[in-house]
Amino acid sequence: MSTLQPVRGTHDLLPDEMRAFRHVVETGRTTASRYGFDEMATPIFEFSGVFARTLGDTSDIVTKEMYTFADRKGESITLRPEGTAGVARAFISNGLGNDLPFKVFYSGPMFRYERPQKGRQRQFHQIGVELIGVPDPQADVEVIALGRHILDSLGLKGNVTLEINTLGDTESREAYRGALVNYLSGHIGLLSADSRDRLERNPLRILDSKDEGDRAVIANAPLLGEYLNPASRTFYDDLKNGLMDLGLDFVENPRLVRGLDYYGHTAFEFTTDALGAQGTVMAGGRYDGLIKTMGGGATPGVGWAAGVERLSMLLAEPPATTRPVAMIPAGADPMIKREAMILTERLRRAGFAVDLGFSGNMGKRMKRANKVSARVAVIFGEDERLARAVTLRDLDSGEQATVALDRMEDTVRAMLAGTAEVAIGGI
RNA sequence: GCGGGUGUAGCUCAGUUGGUUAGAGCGCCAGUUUGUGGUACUGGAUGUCGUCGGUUCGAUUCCGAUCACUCGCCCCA
Repeated sequence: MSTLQPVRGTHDLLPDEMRAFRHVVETGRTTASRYGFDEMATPIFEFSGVFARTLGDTSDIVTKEMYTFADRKGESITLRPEGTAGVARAFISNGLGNDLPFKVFYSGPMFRYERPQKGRQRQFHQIGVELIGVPDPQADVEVIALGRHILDSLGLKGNVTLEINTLGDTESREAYRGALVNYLSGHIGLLSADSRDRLERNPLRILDSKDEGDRAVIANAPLLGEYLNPASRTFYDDLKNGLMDLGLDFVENPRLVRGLDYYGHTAFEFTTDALGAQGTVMAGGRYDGLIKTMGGGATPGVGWAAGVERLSMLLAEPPATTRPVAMIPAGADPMIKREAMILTERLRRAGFAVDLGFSGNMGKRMKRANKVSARVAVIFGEDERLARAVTLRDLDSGEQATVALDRMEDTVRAMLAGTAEVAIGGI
């Protein structure tokens, strides 16, 4: 183990891992575009206020997890801990409120100063979508359907369950918060230290506690559902009906809450039991108050974010590498080496991925061709050079034939398509 | 931030009840095969035994600290 370590909670994405990672992001991007979401990107750092104000003063993200520093001018800068605040800021900065709905997909690194665990790094990556400007729960349904579609396309191993809940509108939530605090205060002696602390900061979070004593108290706590006003109830019913219309299975989880203050109404998570404690793979909700809080016009929004590392770990099988064509120069004549390079470039210009080993005799080069899982070998030695031809070998079947140089590209193409008659009569 | 576990070759791991040359499998390199790969056989290279310090005649082994990873909590994607 080297002493040259990367910073805690960061790690390198080596090619194998990167391939899985990119597959997740590309699946997200192409699926999102089918739902009318265009890609955008915001800076990976913002003025600290963008996050501090919008995420809520009490969230852990703000209080202890942000990578915040002063730049050379003394401005407080923060590496983004999540994507929604930046998109909302961009929405306001660029005056996009006149062309609604605004539907975007994004991907990129996020940063949180947390204790690393599997599926939880300090620099991690998310894909996410935001649908801004639609107050109707149809928007929530579309966003959730897109999420499920991506997860399905990824063919994840293990079950990924959709859990939903409603946080109600502000009025309902405030009424409930009062009732909940009132109830919990009556049992404060039974609550864990963590939860006693949360009673002040974020009482809804106590519903989510894993502490056994807490759970006993929570079992008899009032439910948010009992405090929903008619508008909030209708919203939630419309959401559930919309999901059912599309055949999207879900489980209602009345204890599902959000860590970030700007959420209201819909909250949802896609979870798996295959990742231990880090089982949430995609999560989101509705944030009708966010943009106004940030200084824009009152504009509703709904969206989700998903952890790319977590999704890559769930991929049933890693995406295949492209099988290249292997160029095999054979023989000592320097002209062979030079012409092989020219032929390699010709094939690449014709659209093929070509592997050209830089050294070794023919046997060694063939081994290499096998190692890079080449499908076709293009053998070019003294005989071929004099005959102005190449020998094309199908590395799966072992059949090979020699064809004139001007037929090289077409024949390779036919072989890769599986339509080649390899007995392509001599030269 | 709190509590537990782990750290030996590129990878997965064995081992040393404190003693001089630290092992296996896989992978890698070479050869059997100077124009033909995958299989097989033969040979080879690679370790500051995570780091720093302490105890000791002697530490990879014991102790402490530290760093990283890991499991749970917190929180969250």
